[in-house]
Amino acid sequence: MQRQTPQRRAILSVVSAASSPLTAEQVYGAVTEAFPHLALTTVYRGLDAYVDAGLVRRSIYDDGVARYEIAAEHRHFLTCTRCKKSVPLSVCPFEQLEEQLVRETGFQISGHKMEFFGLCPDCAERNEREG
Amino acid sequence: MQRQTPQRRAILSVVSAASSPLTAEQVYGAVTEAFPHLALTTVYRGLDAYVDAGLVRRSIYDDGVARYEIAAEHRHFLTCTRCKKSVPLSVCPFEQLEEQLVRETGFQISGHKMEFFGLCPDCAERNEREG
DNA sequence: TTATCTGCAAACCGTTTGCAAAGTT
DNA sequence: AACTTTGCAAACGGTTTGCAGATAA
Repeated sequence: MQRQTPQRRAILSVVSAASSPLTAEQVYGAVTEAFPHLALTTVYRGLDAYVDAGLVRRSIYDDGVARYEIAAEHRHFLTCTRCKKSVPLSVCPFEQLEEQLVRETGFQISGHKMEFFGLCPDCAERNEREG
Repeated sequence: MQRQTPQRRAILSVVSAASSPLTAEQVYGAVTEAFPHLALTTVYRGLDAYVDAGLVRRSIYDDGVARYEIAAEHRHFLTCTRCKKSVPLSVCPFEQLEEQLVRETGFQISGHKMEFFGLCPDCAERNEREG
């Protein structure tokens, strides 16, 4: 069973408080404000523990770096290819599609991941100005 | 401008012939049958060149490893979490959703990526047998 | 002939692992 | 007391880079 430690509590609270998925490095940056001696390794292990427990979801972005978010909130994001900011979407229109895929393919589907890429309004404007 | 070499031609033909996205390692394995002295580095650089040229699409899977596929074929996949095999889906139901997101968020959307995860029928059966 | 491509080796960087000490139950 | 977590340092593995020589245009 997983053990409660101040570090892990801090890790989880940082991830819960975030408004978008965080990298391990970002979690580390936030948690070290309260725990200056914390090791990055500990962040990885704490996050892994929460992922195993089903509390946190981990997904790999196109830059090859993992992002962590609270698993309870099932969300999709719109990511700006220029400034990397992402906007959470309010809906998940795929439960219905999943059911259809189960019927058609026989897979036991356990999850999905979807991301849209493009320029956010700010960067689109900047692109026009700067070429 | 990009230069034509026998190695690059072979890299592209391996990627085009594949029925699902390949890792750089897999491309390397296939191309070295014709070019035994080929370096893995060359495969990476050739693939990058084709990605820059827009001929090949690169995406990072949840195992952190990049997969390469011909960009022209816009496809989505259903990936087994146990044996890693993936089944291409015949449709892309998201063009409509993209239009809606453009209206709602003002993003200039340039693409998307979607993957479903689960157990394929074979692995689901194996899981039941082996526990 | 000039810029690009290749191969080798080494660097890179996010992530993982081994181990002894510290902390949790 | 038994077992998990922590911190450090070192390993790992896919990918990238520097450089000298080979090759395409």
